[in-house]
Amino acid sequence: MEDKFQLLKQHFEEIVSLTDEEWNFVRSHFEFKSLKKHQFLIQVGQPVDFEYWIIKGLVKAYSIDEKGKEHILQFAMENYWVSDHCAFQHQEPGTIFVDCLEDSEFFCLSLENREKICFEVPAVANFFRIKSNHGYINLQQRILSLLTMTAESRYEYLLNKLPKLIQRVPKKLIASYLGVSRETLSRFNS
Amino acid sequence: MEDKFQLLKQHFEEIVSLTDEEWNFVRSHFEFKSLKKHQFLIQVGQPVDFEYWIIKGLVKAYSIDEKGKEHILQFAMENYWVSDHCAFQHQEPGTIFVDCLEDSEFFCLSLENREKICFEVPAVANFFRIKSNHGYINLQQRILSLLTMTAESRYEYLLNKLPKLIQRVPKKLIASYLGVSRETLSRFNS
DNA sequence: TTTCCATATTGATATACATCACATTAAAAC
DNA sequence: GTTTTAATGTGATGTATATCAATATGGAAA
Repeated sequence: MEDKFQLLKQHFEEIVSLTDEEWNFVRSHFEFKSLKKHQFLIQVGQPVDFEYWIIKGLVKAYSIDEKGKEHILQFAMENYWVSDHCAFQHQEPGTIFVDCLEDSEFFCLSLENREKICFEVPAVANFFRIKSNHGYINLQQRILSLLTMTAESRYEYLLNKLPKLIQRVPKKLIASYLGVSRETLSRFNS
Repeated sequence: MEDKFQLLKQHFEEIVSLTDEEWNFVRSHFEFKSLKKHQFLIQVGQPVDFEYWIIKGLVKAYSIDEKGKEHILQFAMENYWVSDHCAFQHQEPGTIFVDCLEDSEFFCLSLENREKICFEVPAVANFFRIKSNHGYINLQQRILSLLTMTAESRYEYLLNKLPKLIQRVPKKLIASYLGVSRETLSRFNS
């Protein structure tokens, strides 16, 4: 477990510096969780008690439409944060599913604990501020790609941007992430 | 000018508390700017020196594709923050345009000043953290709407969510924001 | 190994939406 | 107030992508 916490510490220290005392305070606010492939981290209608930092593994965050079709909002792997941020923030029942594509391990942070460490340790507030800003920028670029690019160029773009991800994820899920049917995706490029 | 700063102060205090001393420190890091309709706040290829808080007015942030077609990333009005966040964050040349749909006024915050007030005043770090988080959640919902909904339901959704905006913005711009042609939009609903 | 279920491919057809062209109306600019 | 420009609406046609259907492939489980 100590080595897992070291990974989390490194993750913080890529962006801000923490004293030993601050780090010990911060780490005491996380819980560990481990799930097998196919198990759910978050489900529609269920409480969303945590934000999760992924130590190891891979998950997908998605919603299901009226026709039963799956739409992938995010893939998240090692070093990524994932949750139903909207439901988490407002402490409401989940609006999306998050489940494991591989056996995975997480550090879990409750809303109460997040606010506690942010207001107690300014560096942590800045860490989350900067992280959140990066996330915002990424989502803006994804929106632009949905508005400006064809499905095929979005696919090429993703192949370049996250080649490792493609190898860990079935193509039908990539299709669902790109907003295209799996049949159409399979007719691209080759 | 004092009344404009009061508006900004209220904006901060909707989320965090600031002592008088903190507020005076914070406000001294903003510059005022005023633009007429059709003038540019940000242009592709130009330096992006600031993030802007809108005191009054309305702007659109958009990119132009190879065919000269405009794709709207964001509308921003009173109380909104706007910039080319990506270029601003990395201090690189602009990648999008932002221009005024109405005469507008702004408070401008440089990257250096933003980091200064965030690291000097923890409440400000928390303010931007929470703001950024809300922005992230909004963008996630927009992505889901692009993935799951038809152009027509995205339009209905927007009509409900931001009715005031629709009245201030020509429909062809709404179309461009929704990712649909103006001709198609004009055939919807009525 | 053999069975089984998820995944991927390929063809035929349907459809939402884009594009082009032109008419109409409303709002700026002079 | 007249002219000019921008915005909107409507028909005809084209195209990217969805959907339906059938088959093929591959990895997991018994």
